[in-house]
Amino acid sequence: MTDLALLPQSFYNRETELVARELLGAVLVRRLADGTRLSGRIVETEAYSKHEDQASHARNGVTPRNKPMWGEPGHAYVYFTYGNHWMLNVVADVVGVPGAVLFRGLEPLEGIEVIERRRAGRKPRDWTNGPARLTAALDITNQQNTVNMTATTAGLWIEAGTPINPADIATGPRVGLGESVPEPWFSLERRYWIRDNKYVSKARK
DNA sequence: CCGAGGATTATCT
DNA sequence: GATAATCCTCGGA
Repeated sequence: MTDLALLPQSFYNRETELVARELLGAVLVRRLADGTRLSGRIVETEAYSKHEDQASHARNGVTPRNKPMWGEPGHAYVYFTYGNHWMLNVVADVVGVPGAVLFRGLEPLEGIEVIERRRAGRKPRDWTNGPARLTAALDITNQQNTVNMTATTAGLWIEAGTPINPADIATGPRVGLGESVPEPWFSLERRYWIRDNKYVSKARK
């Protein structure tokens, strides 16, 4: 692919919910140190938007971990949770306003053999249908935190894909939020996915 | 297929 | 010291 397909910073420099919705159908690309290209079509995202969002890491202001959320749109925000898992976000909205889009599901496109090896013993549909599963599949860790995803230099970027018909986009409440997240934040429909795609993660009940 | 429970540690209070 | 934007295994239907 050429750099013409690379999503520019102007794509991310907008309302987080809009960025999350429009990322569906785009292609997340990871270039490994040996040059191997891994990629997947983005089929599920979540938006964590502005300081008042009580489900967002940004809710209590800046900390060492969440600082990237206030930074440059189009850069990565990667964090560690549950003692095992790396979660990949891309920063959205303007500098100074915290926003991030969590990647929750990918449909593998390139580098299938490598992805299969990295997810050994699992069924194909379990390779990348979850936020920590897709980072494990694409070898994304804190090494990628804060990297510029609007350039190919760091080995992690997003390319434009085929737009999704609005009728094929579904929304619902965000997954995995703690019981302490108050309404309306707990139930806001800021999870977006491509209807009927098998690489969408399991939702909360 | 589905639900329950454990794993495991950086981060924040 | 408690929690977490989760995953995996195991048991049962």
